[in-house]
Amino acid sequence: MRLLIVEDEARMATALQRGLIAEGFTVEVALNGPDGLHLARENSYDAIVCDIMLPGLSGYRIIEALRAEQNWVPVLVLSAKDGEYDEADALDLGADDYLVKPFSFVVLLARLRAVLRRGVRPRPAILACGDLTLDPAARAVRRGDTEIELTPREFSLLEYLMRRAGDAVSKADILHHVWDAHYEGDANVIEVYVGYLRRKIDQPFNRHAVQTVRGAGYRLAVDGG
Amino acid sequence: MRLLIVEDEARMATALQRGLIAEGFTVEVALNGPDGLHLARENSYDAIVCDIMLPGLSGYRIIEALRAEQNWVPVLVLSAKDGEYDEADALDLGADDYLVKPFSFVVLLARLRAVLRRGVRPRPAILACGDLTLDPAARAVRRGDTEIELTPREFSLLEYLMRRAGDAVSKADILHHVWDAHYEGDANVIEVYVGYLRRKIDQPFNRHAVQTVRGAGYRLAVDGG
DNA sequence: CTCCCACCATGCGTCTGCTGATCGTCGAGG
DNA sequence: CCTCGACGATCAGCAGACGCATGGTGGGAG
Repeated sequence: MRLLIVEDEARMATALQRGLIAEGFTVEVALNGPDGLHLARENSYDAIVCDIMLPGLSGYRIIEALRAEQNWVPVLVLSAKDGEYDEADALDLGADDYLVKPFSFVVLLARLRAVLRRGVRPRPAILACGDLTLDPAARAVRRGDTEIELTPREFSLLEYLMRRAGDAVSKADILHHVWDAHYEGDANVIEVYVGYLRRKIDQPFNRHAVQTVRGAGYRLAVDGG
Repeated sequence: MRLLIVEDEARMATALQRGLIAEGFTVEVALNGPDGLHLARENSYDAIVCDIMLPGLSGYRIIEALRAEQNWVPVLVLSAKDGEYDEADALDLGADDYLVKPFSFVVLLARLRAVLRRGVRPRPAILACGDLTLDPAARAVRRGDTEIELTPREFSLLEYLMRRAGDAVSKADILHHVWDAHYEGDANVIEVYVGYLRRKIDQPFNRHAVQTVRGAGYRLAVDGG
């Protein structure tokens, strides 16, 4: 589990880092607000432990900025203030939990675990055409209940066709999206891969799920064949 | 928003009830543990505010019982104790937040709102995939009833995979979350550690719990293999 | 010192992606 | 209806990528 600590007091930051590493976390530290926001933006942390009083950019602003960008990484706020309204503010801003300094490390750990447990993973929709389904997150394809193994290329071809199910998709489009934008090779690869796909996803005695549109490209049947 | 307050001190219970009703909540009160558990089982609340020291049945037991029944209603725990381990215990048991008496009503409100905003989601304190379980707090892994010893690295790899069970996880992701963010070494370490894990957590005659998704990474079987 | 853990390097077997050639099929025009 | 050309399908084969096992190295804890 990868954490970011944003804390300007170097001693506190180091102590936290050591303790959390000892607990098996992967830990990075930012010593001021702007660095913290930058790191949080550039990387994907499982949670952020963030001081409120920071040089350059307060913890509040960091949370605000992240939430404005639809970044819902769990944030656990630390503060030396003891005014109760600060806490209310932090939670209403979208912090996930709040600790007042001085706090005990054990409590920090427990709260961190609680926050991690909640997780943040908006699951992308599962694509479906008839009984043919594709789950991009799990990288899994099924016909009904039986799992179908696809190679990476086959998978991304099918994903592209399923996202445009019912539309005729030109080979040029396919080449651009499934292969590289400036792919220089033979367009015959597409035919080859459509062939592979059909062998794996078609059911016997049914028409092809991937239909040929002569002269135009291919189209995935909305009902999945 | 419908709340349940479980609190044996009548004055405190009444004060809370009044305050929360004034804030627009629908509030019910139980004055002891068994009543509280009963009400929580029979009704569907948006959140429960629960004292720890209760006649008949402690707050811990109530949470434990609810969680065991897969009831993930958010629970906010109140306690007069100030021992830090109590708090850690409560959170690890599956409470969603914790306040030490005496607390301010404003803070209670803010935390309640935070808890409500998160909504109800399954968030067991112990990760489980089939009969494979991992307890982050205890750092313990079991297959059924038999404990499995893992080294720290193995443990955090398995933890990360279990938190994303069912999803294909790329090696880059794994490297970033389980190893250091700017780890410069060979991705081969992952393969090595997946190998170690498999040797320890797989049961004979079953398929791998950690499945290889060629070209994409690894995926932990939701049923634990 | 010894043990254990994290990591590295190597080698091997398998799978993927792609090519080039051949074979099949569709459909327009005679 | 038949012919022919263009388009699409299929196949074998190969180079390289990928995943995995294994043994070895180094460093830290006991």
